Amino acid sequence: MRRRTQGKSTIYDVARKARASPSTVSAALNGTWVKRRISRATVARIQEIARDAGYSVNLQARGLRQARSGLVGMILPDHENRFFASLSEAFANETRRRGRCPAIVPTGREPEDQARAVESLVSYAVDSLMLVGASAPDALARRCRAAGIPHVFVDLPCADAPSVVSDNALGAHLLTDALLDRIPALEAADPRSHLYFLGGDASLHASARRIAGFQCAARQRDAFFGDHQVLACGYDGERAIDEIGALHERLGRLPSGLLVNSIEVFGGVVRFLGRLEPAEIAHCAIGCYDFDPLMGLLRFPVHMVRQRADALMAQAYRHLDTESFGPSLTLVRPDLLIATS
Amino acid sequence: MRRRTQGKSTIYDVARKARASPSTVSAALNGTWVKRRISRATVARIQEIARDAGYSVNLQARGLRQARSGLVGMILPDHENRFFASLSEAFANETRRRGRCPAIVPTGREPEDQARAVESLVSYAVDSLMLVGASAPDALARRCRAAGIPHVFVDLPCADAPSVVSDNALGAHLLTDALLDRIPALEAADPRSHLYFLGGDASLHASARRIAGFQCAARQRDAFFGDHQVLACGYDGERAIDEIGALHERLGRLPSGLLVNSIEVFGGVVRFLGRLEPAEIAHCAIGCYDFDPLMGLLRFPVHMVRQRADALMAQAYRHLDTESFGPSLTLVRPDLLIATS
DNA sequence: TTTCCCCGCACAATCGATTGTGCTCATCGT
DNA sequence: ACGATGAGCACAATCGATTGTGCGGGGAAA
Repeated sequence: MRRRTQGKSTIYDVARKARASPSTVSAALNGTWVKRRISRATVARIQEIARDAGYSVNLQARGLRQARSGLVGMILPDHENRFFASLSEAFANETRRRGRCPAIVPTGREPEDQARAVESLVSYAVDSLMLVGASAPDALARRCRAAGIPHVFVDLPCADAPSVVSDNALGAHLLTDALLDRIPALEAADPRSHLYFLGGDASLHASARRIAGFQCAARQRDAFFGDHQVLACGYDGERAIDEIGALHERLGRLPSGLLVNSIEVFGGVVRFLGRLEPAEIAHCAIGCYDFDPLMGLLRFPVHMVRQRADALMAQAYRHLDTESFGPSLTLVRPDLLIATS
Repeated sequence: MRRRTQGKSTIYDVARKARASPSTVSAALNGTWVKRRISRATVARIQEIARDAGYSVNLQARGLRQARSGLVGMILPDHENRFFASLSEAFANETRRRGRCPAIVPTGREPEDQARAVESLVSYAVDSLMLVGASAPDALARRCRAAGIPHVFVDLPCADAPSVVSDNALGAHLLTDALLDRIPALEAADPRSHLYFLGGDASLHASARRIAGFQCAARQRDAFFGDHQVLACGYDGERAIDEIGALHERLGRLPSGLLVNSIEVFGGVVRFLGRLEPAEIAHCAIGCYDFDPLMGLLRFPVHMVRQRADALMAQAYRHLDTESFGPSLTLVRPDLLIATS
């Protein structure tokens, strides 16, 4: 029991050694000494003694008194996803740059687990909270509001809290445009000449926006001929192989263009394409709504859309900085990466 | 100032409403009520009132009293690295499975930043601490020991603390063996027939172990002919292009085998190989000491070594569980993934 | 009926910091 | 010489929980 207390010196220990009061020590060590009119000499003496004693402030005590912790929290589903990993990274950098300590809690996809994580962070009195990829945001927002904790949703929006989200419609629009640029002839009567959207779940926010952007861009270029062009078959790579295999079967060849909705699906697509002749693949303009450096190194060119984690975080922090805590939706334009070859 | 306190109800509020004492409320809500002989009826009443009042425990207060926070901390350099991301993931899962809250702090590569992060976590009284990829471990270990915080180093070992590390020598050995299996004829006099190790920094622990494993395996198969086979040119992809370009120039073709030390370097290799004919590449057995799903989908087969983040975390937690806090080094065998095609 | 025990709970100290307030001198002005 | 001023610091309350201890009363044993 005393193992943890052993060796941990407190301001009282330092105060005794310095023949000063705890409040003076506190002020000397946390920087309020100028406001509290502690003499420079006393401060220096105390700081030296504290250093020798190996003193370090107990942040839980400070946090208890100040009703805040100095931590900035972030929950996110996982780190396997490259985009989430970038968000994590950007968050940590930005938070550290502001001299605060980032605390990241990966929660998995379950809303209950996410709720538990938020509960924990709230109970630790994090100063503010970023909620990434929260699929059931409303309850989380309520909890934060009840606790008076500034919070921002990222990647998936919340209807009644500030939210910063990739402009999925725009990204899909840009990518669709770029793919259409590479498709020579489009004929309404020939489904082989069409551009297809593969993967994703139309009932989810991000996919829905991307499909909307896809359809909008295709319509503007007279390239949307019907819903058969949208194959929202989920996010599983194996499932995608079946789906594109069936499409290939129906058409007798690859279509003129393929917009793949996520990297998992893209993995399946690549595996399927591995069975085909390079010449056939060359006739299909391929794009992926996701980024991976290795994707640019395949045997065929792939346009990519990269979400801007740093910009998302910058916008998210802007909400916290300006203390605009009302509902709002900020869209961040993703980058389109054109395959060079 | 009162914004944070607003609405936050405490055990005192609940106690008043329940006409009970704060200590009774505390016991009723934290589970110690059976030990403290609080009647089931009182507990039920208090729990209901607490729920209605939207009470949630202040973990800083609890932590202050108990001299521990319930948090398990982890510092790691970044999340861009896929392996670190997996460690993060495995850590979060394992920690959550144990009913505790993971707090992950990405620190960057600077030892000072890592020290600061450890300082923060220590000041928050994390129950235990995982230190991933700490390049200057000794000072961190001292700090943890002084604070009496159980800690384990992961991925990079510390001489005087429990450490869990991938068996880099073994991984390189296995990969070297697998590559040699794919190389038909080896002639000491013909450097074109040799197997080369590309990338990494021989002065770093991980690279050094891998190079050792490479050399050992090659020697056992009479395939090590000299230090010219080890090209530890760092981790930069561009640099790797130059290096392999020079090698290609020297040999007049690709060597018979290439063991690439990291995925960044591998990216450079792939870009260089893109300039060559597929037939030439086919004659070179290629392996990479890193894992990426897309790497298995390139135009040529690539053996991969995948470090087992879950196993590393399991071992790390085993140290914490068994309270074996003395210096030790646990090696975890990585997986060798043989390219099928 | 008396004694003893234990059930069910309340009291108050405590964790380590922050912070509003007040005390004690020394200096200065008049 | 005396009150006013302010610099420099100490005192004590406070944050919200946990926890060792003690007290009143009801039932059982004698």
